[in-house]
Amino acid sequence: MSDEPRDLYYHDLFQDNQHLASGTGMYNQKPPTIAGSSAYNSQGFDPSYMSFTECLQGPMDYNSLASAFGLSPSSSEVFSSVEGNPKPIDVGDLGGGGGGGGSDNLVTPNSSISSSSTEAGVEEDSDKSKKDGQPKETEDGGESSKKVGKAKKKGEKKQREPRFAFMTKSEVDHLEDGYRWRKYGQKAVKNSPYPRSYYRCTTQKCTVKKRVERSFQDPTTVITTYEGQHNHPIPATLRGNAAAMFPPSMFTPQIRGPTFPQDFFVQMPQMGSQGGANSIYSQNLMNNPHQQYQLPDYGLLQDIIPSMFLKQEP
DNA sequence: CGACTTTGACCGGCGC
DNA sequence: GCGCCGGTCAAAGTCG
Repeated sequence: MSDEPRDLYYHDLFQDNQHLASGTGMYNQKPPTIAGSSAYNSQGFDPSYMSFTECLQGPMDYNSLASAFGLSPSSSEVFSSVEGNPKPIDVGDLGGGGGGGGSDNLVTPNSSISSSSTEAGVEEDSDKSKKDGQPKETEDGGESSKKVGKAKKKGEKKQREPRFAFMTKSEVDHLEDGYRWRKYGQKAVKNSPYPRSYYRCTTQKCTVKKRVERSFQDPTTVITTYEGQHNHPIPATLRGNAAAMFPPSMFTPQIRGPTFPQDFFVQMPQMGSQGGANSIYSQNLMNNPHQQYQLPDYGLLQDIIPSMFLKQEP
């Protein structure tokens, strides 16, 4: 399984919206000079990039972008098309796809990379063997009530929430996105010296999770994977914090022309590419950290992305 | 003292 | 069936 590149993000809407790409050719464009793009190529990423600016300033309007993200324009059925999609939405596997060798994620979509760098794996294995070889039995007097929450019926596969993955050029692993997150785990990533962190939204009844890892090929790139949909607005208290990191204008759709603090990548499936092919579609949103970008009227990135996970309560 | 992080252990899925 | 592996739990530690 590890030989086959996996879809970072799969969404039928991409097929539905293929006219967007075929009509404009934007998805077929070669990117402009992109810092670090070679790393993505070497990772097996599709070399078709476009800048987020191009995307936003191009013919794609908010609805198109929303559709590209899997949003319905109304945003009240954010993932309805996903849920109704009979095809496997395997974004959930980008971080490993569950156990069983599904360990290849977007960090290692390329088998040659997987086979060529094993240092992290070795470390992890030794660590694991240490742990697995010495099962600790003393804590609860042998009672394994620790994992009661994970109990589920036999044969009932846990349903994965739809996921979105973003690649962000940043020195900070955990990027502020306006929501409150609690870290609940960290794991060594196979074939990578960088660990993967697991976060959960701290808001009650919100089941959204977030996974953050750093690309071992391009350590300046942070890969953030969101899973699920927020059922609440962004905490007001955090808007300020986020605004401290991101320009305030990013949170006010009325204001245009923010300066993004870092390159921002959005990974999406490549148009027309499916099946065994590497369907990863990377967009380079910002090539130059210091460059100013004009965002169109339909909102700013930071408004778009959180809204992707906002689901109205029934 | 509450919220959050760290970290070792465990669970379950999957491939062999 | 076994082992690997990603994901999660939860106790302990840290921080403000």
